[in-house]
This record gives sequence, C-alpha cells and structure tokens, in this order.
Amino acid sequence: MRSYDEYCAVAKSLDVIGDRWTLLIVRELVLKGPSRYTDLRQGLPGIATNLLAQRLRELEQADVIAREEAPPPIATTLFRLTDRGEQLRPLLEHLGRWGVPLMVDQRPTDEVRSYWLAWALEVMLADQRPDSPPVTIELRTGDQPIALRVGDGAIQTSLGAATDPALTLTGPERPILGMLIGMLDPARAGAVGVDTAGDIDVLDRVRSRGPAPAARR
Amino acid sequence: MRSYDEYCAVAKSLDVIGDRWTLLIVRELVLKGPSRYTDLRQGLPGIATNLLAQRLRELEQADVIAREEAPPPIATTLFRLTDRGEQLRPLLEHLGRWGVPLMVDQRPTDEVRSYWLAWALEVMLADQRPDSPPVTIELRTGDQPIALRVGDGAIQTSLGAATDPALTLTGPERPILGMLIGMLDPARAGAVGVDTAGDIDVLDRVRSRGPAPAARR
DNA sequence: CAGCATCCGCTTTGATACTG
DNA sequence: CAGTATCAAAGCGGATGCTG
Repeated sequence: MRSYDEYCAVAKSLDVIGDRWTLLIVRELVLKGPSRYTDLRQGLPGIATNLLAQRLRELEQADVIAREEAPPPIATTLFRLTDRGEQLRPLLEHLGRWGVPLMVDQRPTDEVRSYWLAWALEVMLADQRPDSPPVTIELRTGDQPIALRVGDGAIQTSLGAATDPALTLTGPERPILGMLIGMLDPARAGAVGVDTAGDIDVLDRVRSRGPAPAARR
Repeated sequence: MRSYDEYCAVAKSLDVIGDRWTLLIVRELVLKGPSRYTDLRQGLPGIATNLLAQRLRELEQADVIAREEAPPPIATTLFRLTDRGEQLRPLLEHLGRWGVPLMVDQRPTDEVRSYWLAWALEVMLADQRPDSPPVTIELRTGDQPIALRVGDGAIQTSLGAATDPALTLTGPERPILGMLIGMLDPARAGAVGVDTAGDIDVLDRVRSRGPAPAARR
C-alpha cells in the first residue's frame, strides 16, 4: 500500500499493518504460534497465494515477523512473530472485543474456525463467580468442539471434546455465542436451534466483559 | 472493501474499519471532536474527496459516526463519533504507542500537524516524578507550538505557546521527539538542530512508557 | 508437497474537474 | 461548504505453472 505520508504515529503504524490481510496474518501467528506457509493459508481462506508471500515479505522487512529454517525432522520454513509483532497481541484482543457485537451477523458465506471462536470467547468473557469451583462447558460448533473452562476468575479454552462437562451446547455458532455473551436468553436455546445437555444454569457463571476495556492511562 | 467472509471477531472488525483511510478519519474525530467535512479534509492530506464522502457514508451505516445538522449560527453538517466509535479510542492509543518507534523515519514528504504530535506524546510519555511540582515545556515544532505540562503524574498537552515554560525546544520534529522519548541524548540537542532555552534537565521528568502496554487480563 | 511467481480481469483508489 | 462525476493507475482475486 502507498504510504499515507503523514508524520503521525497512527499513520505510521497503518503504513506497516494497514494493508488488507496483514492483521489477519498476525492473528494467525498469535493464535497458532510459529507456522508454515501452508498452515497460514488454511487460516486465511480466500487469500491469493502471491499476496500471502508478498505480505510475509513486507512483515519481515518491518520486523514484525521472522522466518526461521526449522532443522530436520521438520525441515521447513517457519514464520513467527518477533518481539515487535508480539506487541500487537493486545491490539488484536481489543479489535476482537470490538468485533464481537458484529458477530450477530453471520453470513452463509462466512468461513468458520473453532480457534477463532475460542479466542473471541476468551477475550470477551469473564468468570462471574471466581470463588466457586471450576466448571467446564463443551461447545459443539464450528469445525471442532471447544472446551470452555471457567474457574479461578479466568476463562480458558481448548480445542477438542471436554472431559465431564457440566453443560454441552450443540448447534450453530451464532446462537451459541449469543447465549454465552448474554445477548440471547438461554431459555430460548431450543427455539434458536441449540441443543442443550446438562445444567443450563452454569451459563450464569460467564459474563460479558463489555465491548471495550476502559482506556489505559 | 470486500468482506473477508470469516466468522471471526477480528475479521468482522476489519470489515468495518479496515479500509484505507477509515481509521485515520476516526483519529481526526477523536482528536478534534465533532468536525465539518472541510475540517476533516485538512487533517487527512492526500485523501480524495470522493473517498472521504464514501467512507463517511460507510462509517455512518456501521454506527461508528453520526452526522448532525448543526443549527444556526453554525448551520453546517457536523460529523461526530457515536458511542461505538468512542470505543475505538483505546485502540487508536495502542496503535499510536506502537507507531512511535516508527517516527524515527521522518520523510521529507511527510505532512505534519502539531496535534498529531501532541497526542503521540500524551499516550507515550509519563510523569517520572509525580510528587514534584508541575513543569511546562514548550515545543516549537510542527505547524504550531505545543505546550507540554508535566505534573501530578500526568502529561497534558495543548496547542499554542506556553506561559512561562521551564524549557523551550525549537527545531525539527524528529530530534525533538527523540529527546522527549529518551532515544536521543539531550546533550546532543545542538548537534541535531534543536535549539534549547531553559533548564534542559527537566527532560528527566518525562519517561517513555514503552511501545506497548501490558496485555489486559 | 511446500513455497512461491506470473498472468489477467476486476475492483478500489487517486487526481482533478465540476455542482447545488 | 459539502459533496458528485470522471478516468487513469494501482491493488487485489483467481487460476495456473514452476522449482526444490
């Protein structure tokens, strides 16, 4: 992209990370850690392969990512975030929180990856009763199940089936997210296509953190 | 811009604010408050007028900004941030902090506005000795002077000459910023084209906050 | 197969001129 | 003041082919 030619910190940032696809590449590296070219492509459906190569080159030049030649038995190129790139993580978390309300609009053409959803829930939800014993909720949605562990004041997610979940939600992504962030009455689960198994009341345990954090100062 | 067609909170955010110029328009409204079309153009040198009109329409549709018809004696259209738009402020602050290190690269074609610089300093600097009496530093750089007030643990800036500054720095933007954020030895001010008048030691009073805040959690 | 480069049609942007 | 209209240039998306 052309530079904005402004001597402004925001404009200079956007000169580096404002191109189309660029922040989504950083997202993939934040979520997956060091990744191969091919794995990045899996997480960026629709990107033209030449564009991915070009963006990776630009990000490397800007010291946001680095490429390392992994030794055998991996024997491939890995792309990873530099320290400078890691500093974008809280920015992405903020973008994620800001974007959660937009997820009420799920379009039939939208690709889904469960690790995107899991991450959105981590940055958006909070444990409402930190002193109660931990509970686990299993979400059967997206391209693989998500285990959501609520306890000790924190939210953790992992991919794959949960062991002994207190509640299992099965159904489309949108209403399941809606129930979790409190925008959809859990009692209406069935009406919106969500199958529930277990104790529906554990949903009270999670609470939305609001779309934006208070400004730092 | 085309949608990324991803059911991911970050991608949904970028569908709204990822277009070229969009975040800079939000920056202008954050810094200036409700603004007229023409005033926005002044702060976005290089934008094509049709693009500004189009972006404003899109941002209005996305509930990031609203337009209000100001009554006489103003009698003009004002664009202002909605609540949703205000929630982007901390995001811009983060982008600003991340971008400050990139300001070592000032190009001759870069446009400068003093209120951009003042804001970058506000989000980047901190009062190193909150218990000492307040001091004021005047910066004669950019398109108008900046008064930098350090005291009570906070940094405040205002445009225009300062009253009774302890230190006045006159010269190009880059070395002045460098001296303030501690990347340039104040003793070398003269060698880099900066004129100093007053007590150079008050520079120890400000401290860089580092390029990125710790992750919230 | 991983990691690209090239080509081509289409969309977005930039520059400028013009208007209620 | 607050835009719209027009058109050339740049960027992007999709398909394909190449190389170790």
